[in-house]
Amino acid sequence: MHIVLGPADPGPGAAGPADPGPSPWRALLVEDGRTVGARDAPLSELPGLVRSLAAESPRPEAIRWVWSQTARVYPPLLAAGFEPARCWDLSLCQRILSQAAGFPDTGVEYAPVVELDPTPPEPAEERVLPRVDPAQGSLFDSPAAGERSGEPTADQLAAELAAQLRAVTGSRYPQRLTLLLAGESQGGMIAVEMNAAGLPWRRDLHEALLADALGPRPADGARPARMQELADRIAATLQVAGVNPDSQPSLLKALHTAGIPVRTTSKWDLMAWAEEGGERVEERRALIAELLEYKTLQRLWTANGWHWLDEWVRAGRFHPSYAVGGVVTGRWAAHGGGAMQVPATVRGAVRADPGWLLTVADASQVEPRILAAMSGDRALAQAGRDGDMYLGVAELGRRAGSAVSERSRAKIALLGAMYGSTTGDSGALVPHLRRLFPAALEFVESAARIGERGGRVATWLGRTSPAPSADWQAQVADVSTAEAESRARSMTRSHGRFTRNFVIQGTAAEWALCWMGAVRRRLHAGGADGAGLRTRLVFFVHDEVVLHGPAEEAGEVRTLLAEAAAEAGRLLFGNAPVEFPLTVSSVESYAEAK
DNA sequence: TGAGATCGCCAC
DNA sequence: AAACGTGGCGATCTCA
Repeated sequence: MHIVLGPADPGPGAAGPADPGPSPWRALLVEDGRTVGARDAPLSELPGLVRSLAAESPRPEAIRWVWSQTARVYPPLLAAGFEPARCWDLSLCQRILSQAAGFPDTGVEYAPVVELDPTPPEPAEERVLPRVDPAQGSLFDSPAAGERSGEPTADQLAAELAAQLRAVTGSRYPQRLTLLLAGESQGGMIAVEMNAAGLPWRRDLHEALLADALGPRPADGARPARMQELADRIAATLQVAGVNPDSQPSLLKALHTAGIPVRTTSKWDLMAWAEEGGERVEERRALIAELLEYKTLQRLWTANGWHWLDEWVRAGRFHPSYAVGGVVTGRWAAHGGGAMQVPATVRGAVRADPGWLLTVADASQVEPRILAAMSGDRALAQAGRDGDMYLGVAELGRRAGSAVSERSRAKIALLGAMYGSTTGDSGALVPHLRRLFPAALEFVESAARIGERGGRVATWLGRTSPAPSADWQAQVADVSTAEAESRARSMTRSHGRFTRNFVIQGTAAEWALCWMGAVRRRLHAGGADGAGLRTRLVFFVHDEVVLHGPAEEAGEVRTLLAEAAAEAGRLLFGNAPVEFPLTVSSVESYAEAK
């Protein structure tokens, strides 16, 4: 059973002058593609309508709720305490199907009935609006939602759903595509739930950490004391007055004036110069240490300083806004506050509430495991059987007399194979890896060859890479000069590295989606009485999740995380001999995890 | 003054 | 000269 939620009538923008009355919404009950019922309610009473529909159903968990965009429709329902098992996000599914429809290999035939935008609301918009309060109305009442003209009606959305389901049925791998679209939709709900819950963040601890590193909070426009001291010392050492270490050109010029021949001002270049040897190594090291310390503090101050706290932490929670499938490969993006790059230095401010714990789970070496499963490389899968896959590869390499004989080498060799490196230590090890795992290497190299030709690839569940742009086509074809030819070659290879990585990174994202979905289901069904746990997912970064809940639930949570990881592996790859072990810990501070 | 490019750092 | 995938983001610089 599908229940489609949408406005009963076209939006005010389409109909003319805005109707001052409450806009009616409609729930369409759809069974086997046929509409079998409809219920209307004012927008403000939508949560009540949804709940009564669920209560009337003999199997509420079997209802798939259908809406245009989870990020806009779900928040008020969630705020009213409604957390459905399943949904279908028409805009997220449309994005995947539209991409696939241009790629004949997928067998997807699809044309949208209504164009839907999967872009989540701006985080700024969310901040301006008060958080959704179930008693006070919802995001629907916000100016942003109201201003959108021509909001598709429930009937149009039902027609769109039918078109999407037809596209899936006729596709080459309907089961996989269904899993992808259902998973993406469920990801949409999880993203909203994590945004609403937020990551527990202690302002006092963060401020203490800032004061410790930077000194007291400076007036606006002024550098923190510790940074100013360092800047003065650097200017004195270089004997270049007024050098601004925040300005790359200024710093580079000052370094050159002082006789330091670095090519860039990057950390790596500076460190290399300091360790070059020759005369006065100690002086070099001292200068570089000051520069690096300045850079570290500058980063902390600008990326996660007081301003960041003011902007992003409300009532003890950091509320990043996630864009499900916002990255071409299907990974999630996040907007606002740099959520996907919470640096190690500030993780100490992430603390569980009193009596609660953070359970942090990190999937180990997901991408090489995905590679093993997709390529069917039994040797590589075997290497991942006992926990640490890099160790397993190194052990296998040692027994075979290969150069890939220790963990660090196994790691850079595998990463190099998946990223397409050709130079350096990593590139040099790839041929050795090919001897150990020919099937896996053939798999990634075949994806690379397709990309180099300008072709497209697909993930395991059927997310497709975009066709290269017209500009790419033109530049790759331009061999009029030696320079153009070299640029063409570079672009060709670059696109090959992209498609090579796309299949793995994208399938890893699918695994993570299935993992989180399974975690969510198990949280809802957990507890001694099966009535569900209070623990919730609060944070996600590619292959790591953070949950927050009562300490007494932590043991069960750790178990269900591991079960969910195994379930995700089975969902994608059936009984293929590939495992997805986790590193899991329940801690009070995020800094203690791992 | 403001959009866009560039640099550099952070995360996976 | 370590550079090989996906990103976000802030400061600075460039140019209209």
